[in-house]
Amino acid sequence: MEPQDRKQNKKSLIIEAAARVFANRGYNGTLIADIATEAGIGKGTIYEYFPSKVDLFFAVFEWFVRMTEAEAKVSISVLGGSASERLMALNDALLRSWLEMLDMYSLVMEFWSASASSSMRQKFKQAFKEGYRDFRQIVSALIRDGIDAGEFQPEVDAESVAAALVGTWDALLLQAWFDEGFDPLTTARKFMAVLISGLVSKPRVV
Amino acid sequence: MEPQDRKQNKKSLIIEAAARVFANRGYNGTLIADIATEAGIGKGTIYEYFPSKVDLFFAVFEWFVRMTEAEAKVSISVLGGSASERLMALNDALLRSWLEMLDMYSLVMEFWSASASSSMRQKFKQAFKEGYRDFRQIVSALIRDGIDAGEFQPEVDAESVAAALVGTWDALLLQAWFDEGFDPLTTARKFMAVLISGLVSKPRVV
Amino acid sequence: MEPQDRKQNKKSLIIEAAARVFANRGYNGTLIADIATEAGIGKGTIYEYFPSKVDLFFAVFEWFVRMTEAEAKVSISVLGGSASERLMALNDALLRSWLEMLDMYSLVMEFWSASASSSMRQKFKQAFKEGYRDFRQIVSALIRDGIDAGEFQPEVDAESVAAALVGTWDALLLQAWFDEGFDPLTTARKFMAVLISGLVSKPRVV
Amino acid sequence: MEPQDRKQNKKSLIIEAAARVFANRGYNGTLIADIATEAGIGKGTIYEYFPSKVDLFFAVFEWFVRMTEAEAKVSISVLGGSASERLMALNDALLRSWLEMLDMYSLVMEFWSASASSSMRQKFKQAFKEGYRDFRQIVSALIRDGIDAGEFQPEVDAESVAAALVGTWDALLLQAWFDEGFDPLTTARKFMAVLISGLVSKPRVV
DNA sequence: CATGAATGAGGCTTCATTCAT
DNA sequence: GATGAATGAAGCCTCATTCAT
Repeated sequence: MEPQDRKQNKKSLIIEAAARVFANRGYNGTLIADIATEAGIGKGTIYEYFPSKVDLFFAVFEWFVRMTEAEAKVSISVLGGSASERLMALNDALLRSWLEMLDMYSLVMEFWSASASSSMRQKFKQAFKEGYRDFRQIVSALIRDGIDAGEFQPEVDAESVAAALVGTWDALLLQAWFDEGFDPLTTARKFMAVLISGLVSKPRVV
Repeated sequence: MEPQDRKQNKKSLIIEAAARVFANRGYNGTLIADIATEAGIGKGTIYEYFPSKVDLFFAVFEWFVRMTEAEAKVSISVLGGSASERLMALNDALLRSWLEMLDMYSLVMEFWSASASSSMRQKFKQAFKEGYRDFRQIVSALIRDGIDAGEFQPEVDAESVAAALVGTWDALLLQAWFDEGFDPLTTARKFMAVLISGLVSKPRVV
Repeated sequence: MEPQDRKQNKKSLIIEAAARVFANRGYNGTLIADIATEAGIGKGTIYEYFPSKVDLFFAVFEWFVRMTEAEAKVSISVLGGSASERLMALNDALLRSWLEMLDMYSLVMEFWSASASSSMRQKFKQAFKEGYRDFRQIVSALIRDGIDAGEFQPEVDAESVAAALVGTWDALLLQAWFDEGFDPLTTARKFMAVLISGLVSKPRVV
Repeated sequence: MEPQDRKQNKKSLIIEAAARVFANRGYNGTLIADIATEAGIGKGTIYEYFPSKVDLFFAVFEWFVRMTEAEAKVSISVLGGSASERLMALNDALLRSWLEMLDMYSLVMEFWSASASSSMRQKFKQAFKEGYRDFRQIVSALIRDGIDAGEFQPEVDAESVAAALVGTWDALLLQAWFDEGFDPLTTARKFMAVLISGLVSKPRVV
């Protein structure tokens, strides 16, 4: 193996160990020593790869974003059928993949909290802003497809529905995280049925 | 004024000062000294009213929940008209009242983060679980009213739509917090138009 | 006692404890904990009075400079007699007062070393430069008095002799610090006899 | 080249690289890694030649002493003329050779500081003590020559004047190091004129 | 021989909490 | 009651040294 690769592997090893510990104990509850132990390496070694605790935390964030983005893209790429079907399929794929790692969901909360007040708030805020924007665009493109195909009503504001939808998925997972008895997948499917019905039928002005 | 009341007033003074500082600097970025300064009192005095920093933080949480619940209840109590109109009015009232205190939104993130990893995670998680459940019930009651009145389709799953809707509001505010250019109120209104249209028309099975 | 005074007293207490420990173990060999123990206070207390270890070290430096300057001024103020007598008396007074605190001499070396490479090198260098300049001026004024009074030869360069003399005293103490058997006072007196003789008699051009 | 020599060359390479880095950053500010980089070798290699950082530092000290002693001896060996002339020539030669490497002067301060507090203080102190003694003897021999030749007054205490003179040179360089505007050579020459005049004329008892 | 990745003891600094005034 | 000076446990990070390659 090339030394470059070896270095990358170790970096990943540390990031993934850190992700697990941060998810369990939160940023401030996590000791560098805990991460080292989890990674099976020495405390000092972490500093060979990351200049500081916050930097490692941000690296975990970037890794997490890359990972979930990759999954989202995979979900979308395999979609076929009508716009309604694709929307529902996306709903299912996203929730399922997130539910598989619900124990990592607390990481998301740590990231939110970091954007609110950590010393790296600007970096985090920026990344979240861009992440949400990208995701909104993917979903709104899907909805516009439906409008263009005559499947959805032309009065529908694709951007707004996309923004709300993206948020809804996020927030359903949040509720699931708080409440073990809450079933976000079923809830989302029933909600999507209503929403898609609204997309298809002419919206009424209230 | 009774001594009891005086004590309560000081407690509130501290809680509100703490809320402002926690909102700006986050839980871990906040020093007890900062709160004392903000409240215009001595550091030691805080310990006369709260046994520890986490306890004060939890008191801020409880105050925040009480405050927002009160606002939500006020919003709902004044609603009149059709179910659709009441839903849209609730949407407007909620978002407007939250937007007025968007600078406090980071507090919500701190609370989420605390439920993920603080030493009081169970208390926070429990409170969030109950808060979400209560709010879902209020909204689902409203939707059921619409179904019962024949305004909304009987196939609609009121619980699921309510859960999703509650999440959508949360998440739109979150996006607004990240992105100054994002207008959650307009977005929400356009989204609600579609959703209400779905509630009214017969949902299609995908 | 006024709180201001109390604060100053504690500061002095810490500075003097620090001076002793720095003198014994050097800057890097000294732990903040050592200083706290020597001062009979808690480790954290030091940080109530000084923002960091270097700052405390610099405060010790300033204290040391003030202290030795004060002694030098006292020495000079009490001088009387001819310029030669005053020069010799200054020699005696300075060496005697320094010999009394020869165990503190290692502090001077720490200060030199700090000016050579610490993060505060500029502050130290500047202070040394000014300290030497002030002292040279005092001594050269004394020599100029001798010249003006016709006691010393007019060809004498008062500035140069002063600069050398100031250095000589410094360096004799240094040698004494290295070599317990070296008697700087006697050495200096015998040297001064020769130098004063040179000041009095017409200098030969070599 | 013999392997012995090759080893010696590398040792010298490391010592001289270390001297430059120690001079710039001080003992404690210097990382072994810095020295390795300066020497263009790997960090581990240094430990093939020196058992520890202090040992390397002491090796630098010994190298420095050898180097400056060699220069001093060269200076003295070429002297001719009267004792006064030789003294003045020695003054010039020493100051000139030191001024050429004034940027290394901070090393001397590091050595002083090390004798005050490092773990090798005894070794350093001993070496300094001997170094000063040797140098004093060289200078006092020169002065005794002048006395024996009838050029200097017999009452002169050669040892004392030598000790002071050695110190003066040290201290003038120190002042030059602190103050870029200070000219130690001119200062020293003017001072020497007075001193030599004192050596030649009968000293007055003060 | 040479290397540099890995290590962990050690030290500075922070800050919630205490308690004498 | 109110205060803020004092405290020391705790944690991040540094860096001399080791050792497998």
